Amino acid sequence: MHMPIKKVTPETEYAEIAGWVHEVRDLGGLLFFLIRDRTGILQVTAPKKKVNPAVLDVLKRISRESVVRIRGRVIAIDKAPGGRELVPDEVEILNQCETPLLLDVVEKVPAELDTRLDARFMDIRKPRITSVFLIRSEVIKAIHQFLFSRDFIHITSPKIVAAATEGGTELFPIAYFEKEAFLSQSPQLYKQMMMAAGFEKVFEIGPIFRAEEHNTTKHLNEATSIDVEVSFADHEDVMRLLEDLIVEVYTQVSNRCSEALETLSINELIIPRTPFPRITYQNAIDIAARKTKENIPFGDDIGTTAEKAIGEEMGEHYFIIDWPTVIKPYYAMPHLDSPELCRAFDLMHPRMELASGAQRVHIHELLIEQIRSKGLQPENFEFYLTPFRYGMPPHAGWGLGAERLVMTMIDLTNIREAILFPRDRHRLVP
RNA sequence: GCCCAGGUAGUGUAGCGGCCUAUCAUGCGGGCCUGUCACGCCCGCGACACGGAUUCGAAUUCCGUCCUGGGCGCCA
Repeated sequence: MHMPIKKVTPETEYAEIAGWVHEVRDLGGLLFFLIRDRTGILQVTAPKKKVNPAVLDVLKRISRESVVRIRGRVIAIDKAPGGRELVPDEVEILNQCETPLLLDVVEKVPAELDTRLDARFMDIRKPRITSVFLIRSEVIKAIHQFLFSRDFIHITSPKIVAAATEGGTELFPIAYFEKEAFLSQSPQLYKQMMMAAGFEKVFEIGPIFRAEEHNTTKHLNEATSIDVEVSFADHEDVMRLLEDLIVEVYTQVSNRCSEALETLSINELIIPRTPFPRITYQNAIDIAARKTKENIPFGDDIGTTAEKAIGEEMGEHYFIIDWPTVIKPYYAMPHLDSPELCRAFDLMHPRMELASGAQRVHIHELLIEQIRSKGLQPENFEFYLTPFRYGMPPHAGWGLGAERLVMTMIDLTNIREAILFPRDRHRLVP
């Protein structure tokens, strides 16, 4: 069996490796190949006069990015990358790669994002891009471990739904036999129903679909949402959970992804410190007014320019709390003493919003009232509202954008870099 | 959806009315080269998004279409 390239050391005597031909250098009497697998790169050196002529014939036919299996002696040599190289005894071309390549995997010549996404499988072969997705995988793993260690139950909610969750965003309609259906914009209603089911602590990591025609570097039409809901908890409880989770994710990535971080030229991943600062919505719009000289009327959402100005002032992760009830969804619990404000919060990175959450309304009558006040019909949410009449505990939760978490952590400029196959206003393939 | 900037070999670019039979790099094909590591050297291959207009002449100006990047809006 072949061994991972990373495991081939100067002490290894004999190795079989399998991978892609990263580079070929023909010096006349000496032939160098760099063979790449997901763990690293190994140099294969063939002195033309010394290797078996049959092996040499095969070697001469190999094009870059072909898939090969090579067996040979490992030689410790300082002149080679990693202090070791392989002298081939047996070479097999498992699949010859066509030329020219769709883009330059070695990155001597850059490729535009659009070109890269068209040939995403090949783009991902670049060690830098592989590193992004190794880190993303570690982020997801760390979240699972963190939440399971705190006794959360993992759930899976339907992605084909009959109605909008909360209004606001546009939905993708789909044909569901003889009925109209939509792709789910959020697991919100389902995770809340699991509170009525008695699960107490649930989480889901899954796709959400938004049919907004936005065209920015931080929006996707299909994104990955990390959703959490907790019974007998309020907004403060789940904010603490969220900041602890962020710190845990950064810590695990820092501990377990040092090579990937190095590949991305991130020398030290700075782990945020808890507690994250909390500022009220009023504070936020005051900061924005001072820095941008433009007033946000109370009750308006915070636009991109204001968001950036506030982020610049804060300079680290922070929460915006005490939002006006009018701009948050109907399921956000109003403050008892000042119902124009609610127990909703947004988790912000200086660059953008990462998560939003709230203590939820668990009182049936209040929920009906709030749904009506948003201009929605309670009749359309019957399946969701019924549990509130039969023992719904108080609860709170949040939704965190996985792509935004990854992109802000490793400083990607475009959210499309943080997902394998982005879906945006114009891209549906691959 | 609005605004701005773009679309030139496989990839990334230069050229912005005649010096264009279109630059350079990388790549690809061929040749030389026994320690490369962005190997080097020689020869060759390969492109003006599409449609219309202006002009003696258009890659270059204008109009339309399609596509891309960025900013904003919407949204998370």
